[in-house]
Amino acid sequence: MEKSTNTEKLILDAALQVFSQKGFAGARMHEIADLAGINKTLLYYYFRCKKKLFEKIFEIVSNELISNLFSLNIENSNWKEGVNKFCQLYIDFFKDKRFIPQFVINELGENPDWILKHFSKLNILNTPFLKNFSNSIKNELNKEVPIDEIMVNMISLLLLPIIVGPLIQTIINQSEESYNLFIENRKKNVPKIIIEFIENYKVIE
Amino acid sequence: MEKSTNTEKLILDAALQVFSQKGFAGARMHEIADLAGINKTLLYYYFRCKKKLFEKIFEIVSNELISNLFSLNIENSNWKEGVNKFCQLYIDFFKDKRFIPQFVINELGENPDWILKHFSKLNILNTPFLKNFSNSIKNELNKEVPIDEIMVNMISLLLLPIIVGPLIQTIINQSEESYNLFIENRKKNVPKIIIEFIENYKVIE
DNA sequence: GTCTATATCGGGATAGAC
DNA sequence: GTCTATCCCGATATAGAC
Repeated sequence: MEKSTNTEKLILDAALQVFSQKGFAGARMHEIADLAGINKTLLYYYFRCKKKLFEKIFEIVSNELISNLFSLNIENSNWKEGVNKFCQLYIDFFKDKRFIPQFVINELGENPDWILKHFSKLNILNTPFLKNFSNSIKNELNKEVPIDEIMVNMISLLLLPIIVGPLIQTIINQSEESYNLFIENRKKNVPKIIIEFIENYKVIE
Repeated sequence: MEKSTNTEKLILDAALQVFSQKGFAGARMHEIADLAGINKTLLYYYFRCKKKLFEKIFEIVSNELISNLFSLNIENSNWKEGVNKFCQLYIDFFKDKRFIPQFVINELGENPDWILKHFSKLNILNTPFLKNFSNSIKNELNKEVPIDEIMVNMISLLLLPIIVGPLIQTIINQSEESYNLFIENRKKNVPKIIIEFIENYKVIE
């Protein structure tokens, strides 16, 4: 039992890494087994087939996302504080895990139905953060803002530079340090843009 | 000869579509052949192997990108006009081709070295648009703005919502029309954010 | 639960006729 | 240039011993 749980964990850690870097089609079961330091057959013993292992990984990752980010409680702080916190957490969560959004994008091409169904179930629009955030803006600024558009803008600004990190590093910067600094600075720079957007937003009558 | 050129074109069109949707590993040579309506052997006759075909596709796509977007001449218009034009062109170019950035992101995970070398060669920072854009801002506003950061912001806001289009459609909207409208509106909404960012940017002394 | 050995199959690639 | 037939390898998956 102890051993079993441990092996399972080893497999999951390795699988997350390999699937993320290579995508579903590019991942090799023997590579996962090697990285986990276990025999290839055990993958099938624990997870039956490649697809099932993959689905398990994705489930774990998306749960982590919801519980880490969209459960952010800003009830006692104002919406500006919320934007700042969300951006900080978002960057810290993804900066070393660009493979996760890559993985979503990869599979959005290959398995759209499955992945879309999964996201529907996550019910992101009804998470604590979104509800509180929206209410807080309404109360303080006395206007309706397009919360969908704001979230799309915020996540675009946060995520794309991380997803294409190596590209930015190659095109703009030379060193890894300056790229890391660039991303670190976005914890302040992105909220500035978003807050300005919200404050200046004119409601169309 | 006529026929050869035509077959080659058929293959390239099909290959672009399949590689883009499935990534390199997920793409199947027989699928490309079927989509092109030709015999599978011809793929090898024309392009020798899967990798070579893939590289050819990527070369075509990136050249198209450079000549369509980054060659945009704004010498005779001001920088605001430039932002508007760039955003419009960018969205029109990618809105039906989300597979292209997907493809870059996919392969950034699998073949980073190759793709990074390719982007270096494109030399995006020295394209007409970037040079004119930067000069135009300097002349009109009399300040140095972080052109790299501006481009990253602009492209993030333009591209991510297209890349994850189906996801946005599922989470926010119900119909395809409202999603299309959402993207169409970004031709005006993204420039607003970027222009505001540039105008309000304070140079740190 | 973990291993060795092996079945099975899909897909990239080639030979060779036309 | 285009086709049919086929090779061959690599990767998923299973059988069965321990």
